[in-house]
Amino acid sequence: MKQKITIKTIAKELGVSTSTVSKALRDSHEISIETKDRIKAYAEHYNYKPNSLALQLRNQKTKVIGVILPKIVHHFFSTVIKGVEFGASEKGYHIMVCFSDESYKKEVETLKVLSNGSVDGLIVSIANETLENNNFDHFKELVNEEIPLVLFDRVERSILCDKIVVDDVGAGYKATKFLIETGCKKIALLTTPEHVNVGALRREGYEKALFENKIASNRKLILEIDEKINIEQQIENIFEQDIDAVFAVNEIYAATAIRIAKEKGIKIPEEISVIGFTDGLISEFSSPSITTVAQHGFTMGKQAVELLIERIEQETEVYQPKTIVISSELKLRESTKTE
Amino acid sequence: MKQKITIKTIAKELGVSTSTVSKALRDSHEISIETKDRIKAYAEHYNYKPNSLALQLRNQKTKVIGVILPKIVHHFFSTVIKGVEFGASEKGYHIMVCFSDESYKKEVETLKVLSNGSVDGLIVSIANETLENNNFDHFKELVNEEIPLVLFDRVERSILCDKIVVDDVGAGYKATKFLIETGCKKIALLTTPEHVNVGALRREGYEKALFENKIASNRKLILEIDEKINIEQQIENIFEQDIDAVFAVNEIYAATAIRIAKEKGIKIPEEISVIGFTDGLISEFSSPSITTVAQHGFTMGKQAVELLIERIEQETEVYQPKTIVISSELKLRESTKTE
DNA sequence: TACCTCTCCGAAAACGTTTTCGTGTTGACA
DNA sequence: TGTCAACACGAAAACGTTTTCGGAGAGGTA
Repeated sequence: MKQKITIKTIAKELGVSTSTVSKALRDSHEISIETKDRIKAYAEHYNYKPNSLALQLRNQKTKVIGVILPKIVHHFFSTVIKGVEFGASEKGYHIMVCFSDESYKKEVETLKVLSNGSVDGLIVSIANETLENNNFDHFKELVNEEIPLVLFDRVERSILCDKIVVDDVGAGYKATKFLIETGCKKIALLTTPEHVNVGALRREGYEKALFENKIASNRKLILEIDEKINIEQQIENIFEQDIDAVFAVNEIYAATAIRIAKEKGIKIPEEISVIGFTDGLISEFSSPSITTVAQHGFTMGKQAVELLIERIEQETEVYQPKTIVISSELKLRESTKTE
Repeated sequence: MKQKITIKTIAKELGVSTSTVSKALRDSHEISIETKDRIKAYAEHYNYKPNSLALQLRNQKTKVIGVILPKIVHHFFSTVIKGVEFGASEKGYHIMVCFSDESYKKEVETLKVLSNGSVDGLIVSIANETLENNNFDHFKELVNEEIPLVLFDRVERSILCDKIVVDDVGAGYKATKFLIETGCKKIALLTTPEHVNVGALRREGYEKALFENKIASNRKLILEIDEKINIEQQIENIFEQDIDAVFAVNEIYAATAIRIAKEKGIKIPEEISVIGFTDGLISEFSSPSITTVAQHGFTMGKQAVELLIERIEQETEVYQPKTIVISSELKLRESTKTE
């Protein structure tokens, strides 16, 4: 790379000290108009840009926020990133994006390298493997070092930090209740294994709605999908049961269920209603288009980064970790009956 | 944030100099075993992490790569990011992701802040507005400053830097040829306005295939879609023409065409074949699923970052800008006839 | 003449590292 | 006893900024 022009070079060329150059460029009253003009003209001409590393080192802050996601090729997470970037750039911050690929090991490593001073704070959604392992020491250490941290979506209670979550219980409840209100009684649930806590919470809402409507929860209608093996086959099994609705905790499961139903000649929504989660493009372009619980990823990302920056910039030492709950909403489309 | 432990504090606590601490931690032979052990034990115990900013300033490199994308909530671009991150982390680099939101102004600003030393190099896909304006001075200035730059997908010939592109002409040709071979003769093209060069290139391939097969290109069958106004309405117009196939330059257009066709009771692929671009989830989960030109975003991202790092780390001054062409392939699904 | 007050600028420290060079101590050897 | 090498460590510079403090010179006032 070309030799960068620095304050030093300007100082040398113009026969003044670096302090004078620095002050002149910041328009200090200590410097005479003529000197300022000379220096500014020179800087302009040679396209001087202050070295951000030097500034970061001196100011002890980077104006960078680290974001660690389990994955990126995913509508919800990419929407969150968009929200984070939007909120960050509004406040003059940049984002550094890394991925854990759902791996515990990679999450630990990434957390370590990002906490060495290259970012002012972190926004993280926990990897699946970590949730399975149930080992959150790496996060606790971070909290211990008092590095600002905001968890979102996939969070963990025992980590004492700010959190942004979807109202998963409420969402599960809302979706299930809607199905019941439109006449469904035998509602299958396509969910994740227990350790993925958002899945568990959505299930809780599902059960709550059933209970309130005096419908017995049937273990056979609940399918915990193991993503390590063929998803289609697992979902196909649910159609062996006598069902009139499917509630899936993400849009892939919902779209797959619809495809299988269509193959079997089952009419949607006449014979079976389907509701998914995550309001992505699949739900929009699938046919029939899918009624979903919209998660407001953009809002989550924006709120997360705003909370984080507030934490970074506040001076006071004592603080209570906050948890912000983003309410979700049902987006009605063609895969459910109208009331 | 808590007071970080530095080499200085260790030195003071242990009554040695900072040089000794630094050398001990790097296991230098200049330091006696006992001193090394003392220092290492202390560092370990207090969880010392070298400050990366200081290192970056000293080494004059950040090990960070800036990535500027027009948008993120988009299958192709998020796949590219994944590829970039993969390639980067393999070589010990991190990525800083920013968005231009297709805006010229934001692109210029982002380019400016990232080129102040916070990244070692840049990977960019040009914003639509910039392509319209036809103003690439901000990129040329970057090249002038000899900041390593790799453009991908949406590139511009006059910028002298490395580039990674899809074989857009070939892809358009391949798709069109396939349609012709499966018996289609009246092939509509859903594309973007001329200034988006990838659209223009795909069209070139389309026309080439028509020409080779002695089919006259019909201006009425080519629809340049203006994304600023209602897309569905525009696409609907194409069905006024007598057509037996649709070739769309992205998957949204293709999925929309299919939806409209279905509404009109047109059978796919029996009456009309459809091919899209970008092999995303929509194509996979749409019904019928859509035959697409797969762009290999992951490969593009990975190649881009590898090329960039090569450029960053090579010492020699002279170099010829390279252009790598990633070949695309047709992924056959249900929306086209079998031969 | 002595003193004071501006105006304008430079020296130096600080941020946290690494690295080059120098130096004091020890022991071996002639 | 004098010389030399090996060993173990420290001082200082460098990366590029900002900021505090001090000071030289000019001009005014008593």
